Amino acid sequence: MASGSTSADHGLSGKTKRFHQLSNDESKRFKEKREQILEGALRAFLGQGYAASMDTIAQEAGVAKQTLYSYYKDKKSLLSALIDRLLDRFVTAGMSPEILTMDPQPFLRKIAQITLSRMDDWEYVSLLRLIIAESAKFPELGELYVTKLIRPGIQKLATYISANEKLSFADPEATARIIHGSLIHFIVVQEILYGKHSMPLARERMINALVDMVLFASEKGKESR
Amino acid sequence: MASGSTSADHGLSGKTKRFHQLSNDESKRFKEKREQILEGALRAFLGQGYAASMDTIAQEAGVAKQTLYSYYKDKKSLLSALIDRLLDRFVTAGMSPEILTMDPQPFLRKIAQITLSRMDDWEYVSLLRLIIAESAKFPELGELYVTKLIRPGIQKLATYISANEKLSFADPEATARIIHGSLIHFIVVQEILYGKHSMPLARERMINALVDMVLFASEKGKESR
DNA sequence: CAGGTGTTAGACTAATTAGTATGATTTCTC
DNA sequence: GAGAAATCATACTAATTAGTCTAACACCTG
Repeated sequence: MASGSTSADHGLSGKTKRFHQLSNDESKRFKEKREQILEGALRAFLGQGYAASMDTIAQEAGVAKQTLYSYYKDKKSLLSALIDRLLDRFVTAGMSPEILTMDPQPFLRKIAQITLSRMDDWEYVSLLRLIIAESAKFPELGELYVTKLIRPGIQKLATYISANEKLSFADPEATARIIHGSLIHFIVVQEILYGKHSMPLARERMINALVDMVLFASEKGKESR
Repeated sequence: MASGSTSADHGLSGKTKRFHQLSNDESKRFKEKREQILEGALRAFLGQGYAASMDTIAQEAGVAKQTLYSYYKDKKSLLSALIDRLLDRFVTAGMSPEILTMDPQPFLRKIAQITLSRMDDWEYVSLLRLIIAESAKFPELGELYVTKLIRPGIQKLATYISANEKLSFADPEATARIIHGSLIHFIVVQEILYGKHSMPLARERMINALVDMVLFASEKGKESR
């Protein structure tokens, strides 16, 4: 397979309507149009959810509606493809290897800062909302998000915690979940549920409280074996 | 105002179509029908989201569609009323006063257990999803959830933390948010995003890790003044 | 039981929308 | 520049849906 996507074919998999292409599967023109479509789908879906109409998407992409259907078999396939692509984008923007060599204090700070910085990213916030919203109708979306973003993130964090001899926790995985969950939930409440208006709280306070809590707990955990 | 709802009138507020009612505003018959409607709306909205059709809701409630519109001015008002009612239900099921007198260790355990027990409550999980899903279209829903459920919960937790001399945290409010957020996010990932399949984790491990973390951190915090 | 109110079933409107069909136009390839 | 493929604009379909209307029916009160 060409791009980063691990699995899942969206739409016209087997019997493509496009036949006369060069031996290398993806002509430049093809890739550009597909990009254009996904860009339009991004604006439409992230802005209006799955309720965005195919006409809107086509207009947003600057493309005829018919073209959408020659690239993706139906609306659902288009959504899947978009989410797949967006998740890939956020995966690669995840923990870089050099962070993993840091000491716990700066490491935790950095992780928390990076995570909360996504509050400013309209695409991330909208994607999160979209996935939660549509996971009832399309459970695959939830699964995709969990296996592509959350699980690897928790995994890396848990590995760091158990590998770093300066930290001591009885259950690194659960600890990783607490750290990660408290941050993501903060984003959900502040940005998606508009908590920033009715219960504002500075990011820095969350970061400080979390870092302190983890470090203090670890030190005490060390003492009590 | 009659029932528990704090504010917000849903639908037919000013010029009601119903005039000839007894001097006490709500006849028994009226209340029963309204209850019946909300019960149907509950099943429909929580099952299918806002996409549930008014015909479905009427059928689910065992009531003529016209009746819906004589109790609520439109679909949105019905949804608001339902969510209002559901939130009230969960508010009263919140922290009881006697818990607040417990020692930190059992207190934290209890809080965590109660919070996570909502994973088994289909209504709670569906409500959470619905609110997050529709908060883009109807920001009031998000605000309602935040101000009715989250803010008071955080408030009580933070008050306990700062009032209990056995606990020591520099920022009780942020600490309360970490505790609460990590638990709710666990519910979101496991239940709404189907993480229970692809990254299962026993509730007990979350509870233990969280309680340990908080207690250890507090002790260390006490030492370092 | 008479009069009035609430409720019902069903038809109806007006709008929206996923997906298809078609024929003209553009763009690429040779 | 000819031929072929991709893309376009547009119209069409079949289905769904919020909200309204009407006329029959049920139920309570006096």
